[in-house]
Amino acid sequence: MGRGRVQLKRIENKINRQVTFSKRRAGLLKKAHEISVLCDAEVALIVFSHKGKLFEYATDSCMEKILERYERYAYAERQLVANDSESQGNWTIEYTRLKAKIDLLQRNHRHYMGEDLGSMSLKELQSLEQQLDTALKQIRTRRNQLMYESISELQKKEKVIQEQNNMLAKKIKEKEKVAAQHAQWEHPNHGVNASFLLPQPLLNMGGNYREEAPEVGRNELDLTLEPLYSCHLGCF
Amino acid sequence: MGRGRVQLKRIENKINRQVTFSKRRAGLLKKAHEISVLCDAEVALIVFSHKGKLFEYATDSCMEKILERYERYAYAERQLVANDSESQGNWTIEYTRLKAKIDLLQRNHRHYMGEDLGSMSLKELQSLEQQLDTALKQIRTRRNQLMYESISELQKKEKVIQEQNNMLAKKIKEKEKVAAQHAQWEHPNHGVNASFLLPQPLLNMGGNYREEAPEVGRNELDLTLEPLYSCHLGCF
DNA sequence: AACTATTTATAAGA
DNA sequence: TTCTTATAAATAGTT
Repeated sequence: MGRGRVQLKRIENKINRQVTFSKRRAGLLKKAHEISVLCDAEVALIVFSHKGKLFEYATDSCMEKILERYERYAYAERQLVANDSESQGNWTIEYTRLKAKIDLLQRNHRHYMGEDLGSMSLKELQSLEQQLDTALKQIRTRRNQLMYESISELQKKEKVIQEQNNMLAKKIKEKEKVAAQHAQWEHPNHGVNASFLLPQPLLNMGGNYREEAPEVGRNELDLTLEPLYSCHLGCF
Repeated sequence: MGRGRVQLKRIENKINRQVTFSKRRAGLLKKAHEISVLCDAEVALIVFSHKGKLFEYATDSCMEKILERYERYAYAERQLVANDSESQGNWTIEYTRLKAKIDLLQRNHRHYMGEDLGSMSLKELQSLEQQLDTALKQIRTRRNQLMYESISELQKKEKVIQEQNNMLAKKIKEKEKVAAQHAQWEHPNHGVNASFLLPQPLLNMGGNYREEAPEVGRNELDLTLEPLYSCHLGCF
């Protein structure tokens, strides 16, 4: 649906991917809502963007209810695989057991949050400390990895842009030279003034990236409008 | 999309609704898959038909992982709502709910252990790191406090015992003196042997503390039962 | 964010 | 259900 056929593979251009994600996400949520209303179905849709942002739709805004229903289904299926003893077992016992497990996990969690330490022995504290220390190291390693990846991606981009920049500067110098020659041939007295045509703003582009092809195209066209262009840039 | 414009309301004709459901369901699943691949997003889609039949799609066929991630997001909010209205519900639902809660806690716990970090975004990782760091500081503070308490208690005990020790030593010296005098008076040759009465173990206790009241009580009582009691301990 | 040329999805009919 | 087809919708690339 659109001007080109779409390949079912990851869109590598980041901007493009982000835009497509926005559009298709809206479409998907809309369609989820439509089938829900038209066909009286119960729909839950969860979408995490590449960056980890959450988007969701749920019939009647009741995500939990639907997820619970889903869990019940999935659970029932799992029962077929690993069945028997549980179904006849007393629910009350099972309930108590689960409750106890939750209590334990929550107490544990509080300890991992540095809360409720009063009841812990020195030995327990030391063990907990060591475990958290290890975890923290792993988390930092993972975080650093992510950041390094991000940095090297940026560096790659910078390099490409710098190259573009150099190329453009070279092109302009050549044009300038040609222009100077023409001027000398036709109006020998004004040739020296041609140097003002060198577009200063361009020299900054490497460190001041404002992206994409249309911009580059404009720079090429602007050669004759230089004074105006400088003024225009000043307004940003 | 089709031969007529569509009204966003329940399709009353049953056959029609069923057909539309079939078609739109296929479309929805397809689009969910597409956005997942094209935009590198994580998508979970759950659809229950009007009759209760389940259809689902999940990126990488890993529904549970995505639902877990979702639960992690929604956790804090849900805690406030679904907290105390627990008791009246159906046992099966309750059971499923508890199961889900346990899953969530365990997942959380794995993150606190530095495991399963692959699914976390940079932002999430940073938040987790900060939380662990805070927790670790609290734990270390508490541990230090306990150690200081323990040390000062030991020092107090050491002091008391040292005083007892000194007192006993003094008493023995006095007795020795008296005995020597008596010996000189009655059996002048045996007076020097009385020194074996000085209780050697006591001299070490300050630096070799093995703690607590019952233990101390035993030391006092055991003087006459020593051999038997040692044998008994060996059986544990 | 708005605009279109196209592709897709799908409602109705067979 | 499935196929076909006319048409509505969605959306990719562009401005």
